[in-house]
Amino acid sequence: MSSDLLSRERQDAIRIELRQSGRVLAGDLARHFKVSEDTIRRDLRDMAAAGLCERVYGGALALPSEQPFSVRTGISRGRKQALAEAAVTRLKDGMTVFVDAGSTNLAIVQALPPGLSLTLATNMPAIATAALEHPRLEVITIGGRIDRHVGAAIGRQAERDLQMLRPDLCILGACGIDSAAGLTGLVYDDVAFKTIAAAHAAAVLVACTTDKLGAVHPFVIAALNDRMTLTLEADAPDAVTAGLETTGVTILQAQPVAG
Amino acid sequence: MSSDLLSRERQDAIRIELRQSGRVLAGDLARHFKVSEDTIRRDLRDMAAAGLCERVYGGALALPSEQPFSVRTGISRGRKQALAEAAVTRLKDGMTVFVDAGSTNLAIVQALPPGLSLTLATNMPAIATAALEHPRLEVITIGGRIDRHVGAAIGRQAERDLQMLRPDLCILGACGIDSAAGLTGLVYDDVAFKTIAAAHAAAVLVACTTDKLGAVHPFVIAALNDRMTLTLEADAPDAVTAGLETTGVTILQAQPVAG
DNA sequence: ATTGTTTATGCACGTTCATACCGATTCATG
DNA sequence: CATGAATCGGTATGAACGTGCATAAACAAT
Repeated sequence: MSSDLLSRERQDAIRIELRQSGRVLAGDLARHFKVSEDTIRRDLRDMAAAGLCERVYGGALALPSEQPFSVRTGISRGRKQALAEAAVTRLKDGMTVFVDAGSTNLAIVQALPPGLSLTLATNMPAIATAALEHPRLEVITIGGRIDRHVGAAIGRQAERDLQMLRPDLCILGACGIDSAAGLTGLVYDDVAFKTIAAAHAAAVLVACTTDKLGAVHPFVIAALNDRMTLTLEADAPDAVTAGLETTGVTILQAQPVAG
Repeated sequence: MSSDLLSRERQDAIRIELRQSGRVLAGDLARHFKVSEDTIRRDLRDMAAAGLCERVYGGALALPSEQPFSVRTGISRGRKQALAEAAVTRLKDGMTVFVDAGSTNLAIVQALPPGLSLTLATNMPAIATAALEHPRLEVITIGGRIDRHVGAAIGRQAERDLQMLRPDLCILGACGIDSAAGLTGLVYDDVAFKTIAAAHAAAVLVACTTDKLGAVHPFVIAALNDRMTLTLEADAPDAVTAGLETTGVTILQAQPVAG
């Protein structure tokens, strides 16, 4: 890298590095960009103030929401559990299902009734591991380089593997949902992968916590349509669900959860 | 000498370990992260103050609300841990390593020092999941149909993916070891996969609990040779290790484990 | 072209932080 | 209650930090 980068360019580069490895060290960056550590510290301070990273002693970390360890089970487990139980009603014996990455989808797999027989394909190792604890699932993994933010394989190899599947149902993971913008995502490669997954499946199911309702992210995965089922929490506002229903999607609302 | 993890990252790693096994010991953590016990105690004190764990004499416990996950591999963990720590000495920064299925190999991945940077490929989802909890591993999965006995992908698709790898080291999983018969396995498809994996790698490492020494299974994976390192437990009989050494393999013996 | 203003950067200074070590104290256990 | 391990508090040290200031470049207005 040449030393004459604009400060904005340098900060963008730091953001990319943060996305990729989840952490940066002030000393490393100073050496890499051939500027003083003071400058890097100022960059990191500004970025933290703008909410783009978390400043820590020695460098900075990616925000928890974008961090490598995207399996944040336990945070809102009760809610996800209720959502999962509702989503499970859509699954029938003998189906072939593709399960996309996401902690909600992990909860869904963990909530599968022991009697159900499915062929389950996934690109997320944590989901595959959970599926193997179920007695009657045939498990297929989609391989490739694992993206640490997503916790799943989403590269070219993964897309190629995905071409071989024509699942009866695709269970899509965390993204923004908006009646106008449709399903949207934050990470370009991840969105590209999800798009293919959704297009190949006969039907699509999205289990979605309330905080994602109305969110619009930079990249479009798919428009809402009548091949799609949304599973929402019990506390989803009626106004929003009504708006969503105009697009033709089926809405499946979870039971309220105590606590 | 401190590990090059930021203190915040270390605390995050401790939280993950807490979620998984429900408890952590100060001494273990100090050894694992290569910092003094004082530092670990400070971490635990801070985390307890922040309400992230419960501090107890000797270590810390997960909060009751976050406790329940599947119970760990319990009994033989001490032995496998020792074996893993010995095997880890063979890994150097920047290597590309293929890790075969097996609970011993899972332990090896969990024992990787946080400072080590590797590219790690595996066909076992549980190993991929464990690898993602390490901050500096580039993880690649080999996809395909998962064999429930093995817990990993071993079919045609997996073999095809494997062709694309020429790792510096292949860490082979559970099998029989005999100085005359070499490495042997029980499941035909699994053996076929292991054979390819071993043949593609510049070197092979097998971490092997004492009960597998002298065992001969129906299918041959590979003969013992000078490209191969065996990691044995401290209690491996001298007679057996001497016999193995005549084949040219390098023997690496683990430290005895207390208890 | 000149002047003043903003911005980015580096340097010097004192401060804070993370850590290891040491001694005193507390704890679990026989 | 005796003993060794775990813990706490204090201290020392070096690295990382923030601030203030000076310099230099970019920019705007004259």
